[in-house]
Amino acid sequence: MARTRTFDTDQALESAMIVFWRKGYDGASMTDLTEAMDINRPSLYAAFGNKQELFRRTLERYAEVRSAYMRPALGQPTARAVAEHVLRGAADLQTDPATPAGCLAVHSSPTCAEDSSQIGRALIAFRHDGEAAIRERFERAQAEGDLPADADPATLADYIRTVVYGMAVKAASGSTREELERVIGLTMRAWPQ
Amino acid sequence: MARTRTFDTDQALESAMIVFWRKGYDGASMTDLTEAMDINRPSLYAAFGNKQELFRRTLERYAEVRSAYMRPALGQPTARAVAEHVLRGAADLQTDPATPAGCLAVHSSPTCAEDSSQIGRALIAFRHDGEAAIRERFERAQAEGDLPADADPATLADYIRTVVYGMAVKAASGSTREELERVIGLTMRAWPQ
DNA sequence: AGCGTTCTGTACCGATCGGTACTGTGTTGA
DNA sequence: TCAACACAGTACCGATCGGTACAGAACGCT
Repeated sequence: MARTRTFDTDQALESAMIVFWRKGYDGASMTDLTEAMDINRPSLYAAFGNKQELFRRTLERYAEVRSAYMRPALGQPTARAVAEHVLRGAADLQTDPATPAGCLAVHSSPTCAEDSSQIGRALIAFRHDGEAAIRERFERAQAEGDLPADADPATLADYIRTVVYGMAVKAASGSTREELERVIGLTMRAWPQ
Repeated sequence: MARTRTFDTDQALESAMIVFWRKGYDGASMTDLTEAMDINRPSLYAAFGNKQELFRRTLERYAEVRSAYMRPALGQPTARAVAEHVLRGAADLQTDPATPAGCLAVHSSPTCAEDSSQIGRALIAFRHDGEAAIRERFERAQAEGDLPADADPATLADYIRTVVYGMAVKAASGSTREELERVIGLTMRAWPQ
């Protein structure tokens, strides 16, 4: 009952995500956010609580929508194909002209491990989740005989994610999709067998 | 003549660097900085101009002092040894318990390429300088026959720096030196020959 | 000694920060 | 038809931001 909301929550979240992505958590002011979301402040606070909570929702959306490439990538038949699809999906996302360069989870907050901020911990948890998904997929690959017995799935997953994060930094510095593709080609030369 | 400065400029810069490193450019307030540097605001402004200029000086010091490992690394006799020393030097720096985890140039500002801020451009220039130094060293290595003719020095340099940046992100998430060492071992498996 | 200069320290500036009280407005259910 | 309710919008809150005016203190030069 009562008056209905005149804006779409998902669309507002999408706009907020772009702002956080481009300016970082600290750099994005509530004025920046409300202008981009095209709603006013009380509406934002009523719908999302506060800035931290809005960012948390934004990060959730990023994981679901922007990191969606991870699902088909993890479904590839071989560990090698998984690695290639993860790297290419990340490079596509990081250089997509429709969104800011780089990765929200890498650039949005400089406050890190030692810091007690909820933002920093949420970002670290987000990255750990991604790493764990790849590691588990590689462990399965090893069990299936798809990876040599002497390979270390955890290290392989760390390696892939390290390149993903590094590409995010390079994309934010202006690297092109083609440059990242060459790095991916070199990265895969380290693959077992 | 006249009254002499009671604090050491280099020491104050070092303290400021730690604050920027840990909190980022936006996250570091002038109060944080003056407290860490143990000077008061007018002294800071008289000595360094303003916050941007202080950060620029801080970045210069980081390049000279913290990135000093690059000089001996680039002086190694083979391209392969150069790559290994760059990676190990970066991993040492990023996990040094005496300084914040990660890399100042990667974490201190989320505002990036498309942004017009001087901070962002200074950081990108800093990273480009590091990449250029490695690329030029690899080009020399190829001219000396130390790298195969079909190898691309620019891509090899991009690859090494990508891993360096990626390790910085992982170090900031809590990765240990040992974990980074395993990633380095895998990284070098992609090396030509 | 006395002066000019350059530092230190307090106290403050306008602007902007994240967050909210309050009034007005549109929609629903009875 | 009208009261109840949840929204939109204005206008504002105290706190903190980067930056500075001004007065007092320490030093070098003559």
